[in-house]
Amino acid sequence: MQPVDALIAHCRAHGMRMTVQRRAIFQYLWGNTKHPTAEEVFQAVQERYPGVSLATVYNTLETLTQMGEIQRLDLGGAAERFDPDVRVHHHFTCSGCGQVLDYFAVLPEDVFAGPPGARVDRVQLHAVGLCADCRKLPLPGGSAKSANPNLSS
Amino acid sequence: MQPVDALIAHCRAHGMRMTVQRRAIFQYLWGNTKHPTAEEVFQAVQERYPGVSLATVYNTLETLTQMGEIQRLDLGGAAERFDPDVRVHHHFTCSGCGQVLDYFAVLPEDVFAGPPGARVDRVQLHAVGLCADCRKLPLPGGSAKSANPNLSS
DNA sequence: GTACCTGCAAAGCGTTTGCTAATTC
DNA sequence: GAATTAGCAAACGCTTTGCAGGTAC
Repeated sequence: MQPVDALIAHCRAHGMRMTVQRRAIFQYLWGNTKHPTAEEVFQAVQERYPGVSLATVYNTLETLTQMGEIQRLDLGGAAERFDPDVRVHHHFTCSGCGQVLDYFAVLPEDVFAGPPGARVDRVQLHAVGLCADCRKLPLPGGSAKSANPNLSS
Repeated sequence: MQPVDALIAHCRAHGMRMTVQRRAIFQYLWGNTKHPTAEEVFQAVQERYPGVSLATVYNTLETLTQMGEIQRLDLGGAAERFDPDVRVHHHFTCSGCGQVLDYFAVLPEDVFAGPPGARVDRVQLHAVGLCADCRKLPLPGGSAKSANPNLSS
């Protein structure tokens, strides 16, 4: 996502109207590395503009996604998350604290080949585990082998 | 997922009751490579057992997931999908026809390292594009450069 | 002034849950 | 016979939509 001022200019140039709500959403997202959900964006913006509605947040996030300024992440869990970093990178969800971290790794060619005969347009890699902080804590799972506590056998 | 008979024996050995509904769900899932949603499982089972309820399907799928017999896939889109193949493999969603295909590729070590200091338990790789069949069709997107129409400028 | 946008509320969808009755062991 | 499980229906969370009024240009 480009800096707020540049983004505003870009929006205007494309005929979009710049409302205070949109400006606030842009400012919240700019440089944000927390991969917020729509709900989190809503709450943050609401602190400054109590009148803002969730529908407006969704509308703006959708518009930004279509403009290619942010990307939508489907990392499991109920809600979608939004990332102002549109570079190709991967995501890690900590099963302890729930935070989502970025990370970078180069994928081999055959990943981009996909199934025989197919054409791959987009690849999303999602890892789940425990972040550095949560590993230090003596919490359940902190030293367990796996984050999947569900194996009954 | 193990063969139906073995799975039934395994369930019984763990004190689970084998109802006709569960048996039908097991049979539908065994060898199924279509990555069905809960709704699709429900409809398939309903053809033979009209009395079955969606809640039962969800319950059984949840139980199988906890047993490690199937895996839950979150591939975007509204509904979760379920895969009786629990080996580590990747998934490809065709943006033309919507089908989900399996594919295999070896990932480099650093993918499993995750962010600095973290411990990775699970990695899911999801590709989106056009499958071999859809590439042959003269449909919109069939010859386009990318399925990501979101880059405006 | 005009068209787009906001805010509100309700509907939509997939999923989960609570309770009673049926079924498995 | 005892206890788990199915069925039904309603509730839930996230997202989308319809409409009337407001606001940027």
